[in-house]
Amino acid sequence: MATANQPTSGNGDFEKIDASFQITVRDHVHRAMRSAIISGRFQPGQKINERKLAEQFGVSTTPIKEALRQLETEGLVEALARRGVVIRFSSSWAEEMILARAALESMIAHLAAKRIDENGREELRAIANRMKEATASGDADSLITLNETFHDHIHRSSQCGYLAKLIERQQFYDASIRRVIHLDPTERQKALNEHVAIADAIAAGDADRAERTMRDHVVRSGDTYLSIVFKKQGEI
Amino acid sequence: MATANQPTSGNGDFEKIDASFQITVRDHVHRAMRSAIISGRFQPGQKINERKLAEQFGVSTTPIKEALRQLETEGLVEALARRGVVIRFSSSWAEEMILARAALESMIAHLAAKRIDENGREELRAIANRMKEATASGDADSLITLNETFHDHIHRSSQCGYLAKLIERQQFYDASIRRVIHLDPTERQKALNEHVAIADAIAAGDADRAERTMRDHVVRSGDTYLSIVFKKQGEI
DNA sequence: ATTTCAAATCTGATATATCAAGTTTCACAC
DNA sequence: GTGTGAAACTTGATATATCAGATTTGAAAT
Repeated sequence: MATANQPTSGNGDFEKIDASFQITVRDHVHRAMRSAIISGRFQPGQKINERKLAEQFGVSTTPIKEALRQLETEGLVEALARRGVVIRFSSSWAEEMILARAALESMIAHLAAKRIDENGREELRAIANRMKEATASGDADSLITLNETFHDHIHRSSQCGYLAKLIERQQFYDASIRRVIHLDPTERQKALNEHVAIADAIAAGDADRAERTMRDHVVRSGDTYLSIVFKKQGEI
Repeated sequence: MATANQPTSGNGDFEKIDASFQITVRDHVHRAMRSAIISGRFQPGQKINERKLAEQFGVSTTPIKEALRQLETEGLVEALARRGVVIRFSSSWAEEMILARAALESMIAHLAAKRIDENGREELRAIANRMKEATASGDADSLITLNETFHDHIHRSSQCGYLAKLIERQQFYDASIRRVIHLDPTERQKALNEHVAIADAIAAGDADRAERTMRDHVVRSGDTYLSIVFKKQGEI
């Protein structure tokens, strides 16, 4: 093992530097393309030309191909053998991504309610309290951060690494739109009520209620997002 | 558009040849690796060497890299920037894949119950009846096929393309083990009862019951599978 | 024996070249 | 005008080459 992070004279409790800090070209391309697709900058069915894309990014086709494989596995593009890739994203796809997230987040909330320990409960309540304050003061930026913290904490409490990863791939919120939503006091209050209900259920160890409240929250907030981005309501 | 599939003298209702018939090297590698990982032929944490793998498959590293990107997005391996990929699969990962499938299949069953039409209902009942016969006669091969037909039909009835794709990636059944399970009369009967309950709920348009029965079915049959492969019970 | 550190080596990341399947173009026949 | 088909072109699939970060090695210093 590497010794650089555990010098003989140190106490050794440093965390290893996360290799994911180093951004590769393929990851940059992947993120850029994902963001572009999800925010509707490509038409459904539109063909993607590897060489042109490589030229636009100013790189070779190798990292492009890799990024496209990732997008393909995510379900955002479809690869036709020897005919290239086409965009597969529309409002209906987005609706289904929300449903997928609802299904997975509610499953993870269920498990979190069963597995959370006392420290986790305290931390969860603390996060909820900070959310109350930020909601009252209308601090949209804090709310966006706290929202991530909240869900991350639940993911960790569930002890589900795979499910948490899977959920990440159902995420397609755009920061700017998120801020727009959080700037609306009514929306802000709705989200807070839901978050508090979820936190209560998990802290109380009520797995079924945690599941239900989480699902409702994800679907409702997802629909709000959709109605802004696609000017239409999703439905379950 | 291509005219080859729509000759002027024909009626035009031929389906286009699916481009996925043409197997590429990267897909072959992807499937082979996925199968190998899922059936435990790699140790968790084991490092994968691209060049060696390419040599084993007798191909260049390009399709290998692409296949690894797909596995990475599926969550079966982890890529550390500039340090290569390591296997991320263990019994706990398998348990979570079952939970993911349960969450997604139950969501899709919920929607199928709401969206299925009369033709779909009839077809669903017909499949269930064929399952009854195959169960009675102990025809394991037919049951394996019918099982796929059953779930596929529900996927189609839900009209959810994205969710159906996502579910595919949570599948890790091995045909041989599947047969072992279906050869046990008790298991066979349990599965039949569950399938019938699911079909009834969907045909009756009872979305909540469809969701519940589907979830129970996926979790229970998944646990049966796990107990055989990993010699241990999963839990929810 | 242990530490240090630079050279050698390994290996993933990226670039470039080649190959072959798919598409388009257009002259030609009917 | 319509259909045919071969050549030209396009482009994804694969192979190979190059680059650079990470790891290993081993000799020198302590």
